[in-house]
Amino acid sequence: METKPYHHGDLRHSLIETGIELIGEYGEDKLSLRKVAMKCGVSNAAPYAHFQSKDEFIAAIQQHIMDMFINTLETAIQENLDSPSLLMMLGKAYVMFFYKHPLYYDFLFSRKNIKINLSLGSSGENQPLDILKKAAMQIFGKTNMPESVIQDKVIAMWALVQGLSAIVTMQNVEYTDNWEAKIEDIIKAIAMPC
Amino acid sequence: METKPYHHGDLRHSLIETGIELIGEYGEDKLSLRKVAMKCGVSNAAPYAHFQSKDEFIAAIQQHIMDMFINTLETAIQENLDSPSLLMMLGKAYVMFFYKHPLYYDFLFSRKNIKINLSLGSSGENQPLDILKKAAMQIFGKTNMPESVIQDKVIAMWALVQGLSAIVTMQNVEYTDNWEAKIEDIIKAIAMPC
DNA sequence: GCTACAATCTTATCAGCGTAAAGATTGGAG
DNA sequence: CTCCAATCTTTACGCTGATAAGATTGTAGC
Repeated sequence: METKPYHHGDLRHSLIETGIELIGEYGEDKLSLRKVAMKCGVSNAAPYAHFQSKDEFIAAIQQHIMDMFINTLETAIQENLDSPSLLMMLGKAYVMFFYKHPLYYDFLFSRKNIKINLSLGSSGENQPLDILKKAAMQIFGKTNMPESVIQDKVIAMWALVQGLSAIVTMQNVEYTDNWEAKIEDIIKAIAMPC
Repeated sequence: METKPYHHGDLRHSLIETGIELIGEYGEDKLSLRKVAMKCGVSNAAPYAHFQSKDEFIAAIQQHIMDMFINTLETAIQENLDSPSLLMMLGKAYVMFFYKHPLYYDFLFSRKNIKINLSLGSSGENQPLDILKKAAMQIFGKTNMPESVIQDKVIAMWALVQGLSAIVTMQNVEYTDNWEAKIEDIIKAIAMPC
C-alpha cells in the first residue's frame, strides 16, 4: 500500500548524499539540516539519531568530498608515474578539480570546516601535501638537491596550486581563454626543474 | 541626566566598526546583526535604516577590510619603489597581512562575500591583481620579455601569494619555524628574475 | 519661531534555523 | 515471544534575519 516505513533504512548515507548535492548546487549557506531531512522524507529531528550536531554532519560531508579530491590526485599520480611532467600533471589535476566544482573549494577550505589534518609536519597519510611531497621526491629525489630546498619547492608548489584553485573559483574572475592550458603553462614555468 | 538620545548620531559607522571587531575576533559565523545592534545600544531593527539587508552590511565591512589590505600593499610598493626585490617585498606584505589577521582571509575570499571586482581583464583600479601588475611592470618592464610572458608571471605570482595566504591561515597547518623568513625564501625563489 | 517632512529608531511579529526532551515505532538478540 | 536499543516523530525553546506600524527627532522652508 506504499506506506512509508517508519524506519528509513539507510538514512545516514541518504543525508550525506543529499547534503553533497545541495552544497554542489547552492553552496554551504543554503544547507540546513531541516531541508536535508525533508528531502529525505524524514522529520526535523531524525538526523540527530545519526549526527550529534550539524557540525558533525558537515564534517562527514567534508570528509567525503576530501576523499574524492584525494582520489583525483592519486589517479593523476598513477597515470604519470614515470613522466618528467608528473608534478605538473598533478598540479593541474589539483586545480582542475576545483575548477570543475567551485563550490567544493569554499566548503573544504573555509575556516569553519577545516578539521582535516593538513599540517606540514604531519605524519598524515593521504593528505594533499603528502601527495605533493611524494611526487616531488619522484622528480627531485635523484638530484643532489638538499632536502630543505626540496621542502621549499613543495610548499611553493602547494601554494601555487592552492592559489590557482582559489583564483579559478572566484566568481568575479573571468578569463575568456582556456584555463586548462593556461594553468598548465603557469605550473610548468615553476614546477619544472630549471 | 545621561539619558540615551533617541538618535544614535553615527550608527552606520558604529555598526561597521563593531562588525569588524567581531569578525576579527570570532569570525563571520558569530556575527549577527542583532548582536551588533545590541553592542551599539540600539534595537534589533535599527540597522535596517542604514542597510537594506545583512548581506549589504557584510559587503560594507568587506569593502572596509579590502581597503585596509589595498593600503598595506600600496605602502609596500612605496617603500620599495626602486628596489630589485620590490615584487618579493610586495608578496611578503600580501601574505603577512593575512598571517596577522587570519579571520580576514575567509571573510574577504569566501564565495559568499566576493562582490569586489577581481577580474583579470578588469579596468579596475586599486585591486590586488592590478597592484601586482604595476609592480611586475616595474621589474620586468625594461626587459624584452613579451607581454604575455609577463602576464603569466603575474598570475603565477598572484597564485603563489594567494595560496601562501590560504595555507598560512589554515588552522591545522602549523610550522614552528619563522613563517616570515620562510615566506620570503619561497617568494624569492620564484618572484625574482632568473 | 513654527510647521511639515523625512530620516531615524522602537516595538511587535513572522518564518526558518539548530537543538533538546519525551514519547512512538520497530528490528533483532536472547 | 519478549524485551531492549536504535530509530523516528512531535513538540517546544531560543536565536536569527526580516517586515510593518508607529514613536521620536533633526531640519528645510516659510
